Amino acid sequence: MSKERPTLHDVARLSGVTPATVSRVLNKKKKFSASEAVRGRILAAAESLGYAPDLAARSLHRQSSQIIGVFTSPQTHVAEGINEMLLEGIAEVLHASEYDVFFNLTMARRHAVPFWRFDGAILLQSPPSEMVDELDRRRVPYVCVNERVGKAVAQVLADDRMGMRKAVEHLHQLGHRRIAYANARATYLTHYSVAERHETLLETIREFGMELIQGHDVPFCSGTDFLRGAVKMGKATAVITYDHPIAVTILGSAYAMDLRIPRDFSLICFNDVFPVSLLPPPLTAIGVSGREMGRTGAGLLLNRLNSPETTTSAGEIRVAEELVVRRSTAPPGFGEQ
Amino acid sequence: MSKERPTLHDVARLSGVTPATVSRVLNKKKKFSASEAVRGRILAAAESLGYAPDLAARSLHRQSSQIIGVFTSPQTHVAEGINEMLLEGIAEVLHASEYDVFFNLTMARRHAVPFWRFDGAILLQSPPSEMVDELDRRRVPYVCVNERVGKAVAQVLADDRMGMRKAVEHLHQLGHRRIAYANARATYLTHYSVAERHETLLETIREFGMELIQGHDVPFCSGTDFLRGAVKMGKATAVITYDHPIAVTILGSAYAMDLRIPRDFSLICFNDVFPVSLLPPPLTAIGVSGREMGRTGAGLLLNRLNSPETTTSAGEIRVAEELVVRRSTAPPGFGEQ
DNA sequence: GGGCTTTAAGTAAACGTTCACCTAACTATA
DNA sequence: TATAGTTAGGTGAACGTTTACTTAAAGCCC
Repeated sequence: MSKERPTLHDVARLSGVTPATVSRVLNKKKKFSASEAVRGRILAAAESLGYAPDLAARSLHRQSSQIIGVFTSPQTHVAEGINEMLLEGIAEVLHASEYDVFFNLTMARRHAVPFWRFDGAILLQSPPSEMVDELDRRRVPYVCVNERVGKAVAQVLADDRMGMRKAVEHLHQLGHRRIAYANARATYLTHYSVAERHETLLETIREFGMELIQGHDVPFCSGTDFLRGAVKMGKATAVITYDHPIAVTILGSAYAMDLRIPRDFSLICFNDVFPVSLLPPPLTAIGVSGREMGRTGAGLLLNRLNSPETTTSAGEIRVAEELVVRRSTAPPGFGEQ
Repeated sequence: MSKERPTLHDVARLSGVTPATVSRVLNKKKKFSASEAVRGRILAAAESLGYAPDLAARSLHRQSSQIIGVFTSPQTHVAEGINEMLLEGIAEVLHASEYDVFFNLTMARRHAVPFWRFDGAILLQSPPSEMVDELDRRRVPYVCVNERVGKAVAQVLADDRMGMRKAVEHLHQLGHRRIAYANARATYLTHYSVAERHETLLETIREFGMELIQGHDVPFCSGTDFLRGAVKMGKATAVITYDHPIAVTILGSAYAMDLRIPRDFSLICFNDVFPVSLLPPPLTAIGVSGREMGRTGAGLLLNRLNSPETTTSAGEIRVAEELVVRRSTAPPGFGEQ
């Protein structure tokens, strides 16, 4: 009973064959046939020794680690937005193809870019730029999911134009004409969704002949200040927020200021994630299937890995955003006595 | 300009020395001295080729992967509770010691336990039991953080007894005498915190001579039902919830039933995480530093890795839970006209 | 200038797995 | 029964890095 990990050699010795044979039997090689007796001995020996292949040795020989790296910003919390669902979709597809998924927690690492040899990578929101450069330099194929950086094999993005259009359309149908927008916080401004949502907002408002209250183009800061300017003074009857944390903040401020939703204003937020469906009132939200985005991205990466000679980019894939109507939106003045 | 990754041999050829010398220079071996000229040539060659070591080869030779696996339940969302903060603390400490952290997304994988050779592991909430068995079988040292399973080198747990005591004490000081408890949902019942919180609740209530409303011992299900039984019929003046999603649900139900917090009842929840501080009203909560729990666990694992001969368990470490008072708790009847 | 230490770098084996290539014994066919 | 084909499994090199051991030259002391 040694303390060392058993190797192929140990299994081979115990079953009276060579390591090569053991390897072939254990890997179920198609081109290889072994007698039932030998196969049985090998399997029994492997089982009794508790043999498991050394993946470092396997990677070295195969020149491929079967690991996909997933990178995101040191500041981005997994919990925020749809990152978690993205991860689930990604893992689901990659695991099915025998890849391991290495979700990289690089935060504290200063200069040393972790240089594990990934067969490929998936970039989520705001990956460190040194990481992107490194992937380019090593020619590791990668796709971006919910992000747009570097020379990705493909990018999978949420269709924010569709989402914003649905939000404005919904408010217009309810009869709203004066709308306020709580833009992203200052720390988010580089993400593609910030510009796309804002641009589409401006377009759609114009198209429907609605009015946009001042303050839509500055980063969100304080819920109280926002509501004072937008609802109390600006007379907005509806508010769209860039994301769900902002919506929660505004909801809290609204109660503190004795504003009721949807009586005093309707509220729509982007991101249909915890806790928007549980809040008082449950919020109408623009959501996207993070799982599908993740699956799509992972699938595109697999395609490239399976045919490395390809050099064309699969380009930009958009995943539809849906409007989920809940109780935070209603016609202006709804429920007033 | 070949497409292949450069190896030590390439760097050696370009700088006119042997691979061994390159390895020693690049790894800054203390015992080894190279002339400035050679050192310079090697560094320049490595830089110009974009050399990076093959970690599979390195792992193979060193018999150590410098990878720590982190495992949790396929069902547990990273976003839930303090898992994310745990990860941050874990990564912070392990990265500082040159370990990579492999957060394992094992969900979809049916039978095949991913058998990467980890130097060690950290188990978060409800890791798959096959994984725990496998770690035991391979004698990979691991610690549990916010969980208690297997034969861990150590366990780092939140001091839930302290937390519950603080919650009840706080309510008692405010003058509450009739308290209701929204227990965990049915899917959580195996976690150590469920029993500890409930037991301590019973103890403390008795100790302070308070009354506990019926329903504290069944899994939480519906916010409306709970409030009807506990507050409307049971006349509880304060509610403690097992976790923050339950608190959010109850908050939503309360508004729907026209109950106001803290006027009609006070509310305390466990887990001081998003969005409890932003809700209307911000919730009084029992929190624990996930970061510290993570750091502690990672530190204990490192100790073991650095002195593998140790066989004693570091046992159970408890991290203090703190009460954060916000506006959801007040004396009974507070603000009534 | 002979013996000693230090410096600077080369040599070769080892880590565990896989696979192209080989061999020896059987089997089937003409 | 000679030939070809198949079956069962062995041989040895290779993947890229590290390191114990060795070597050759230079420096030092008397």
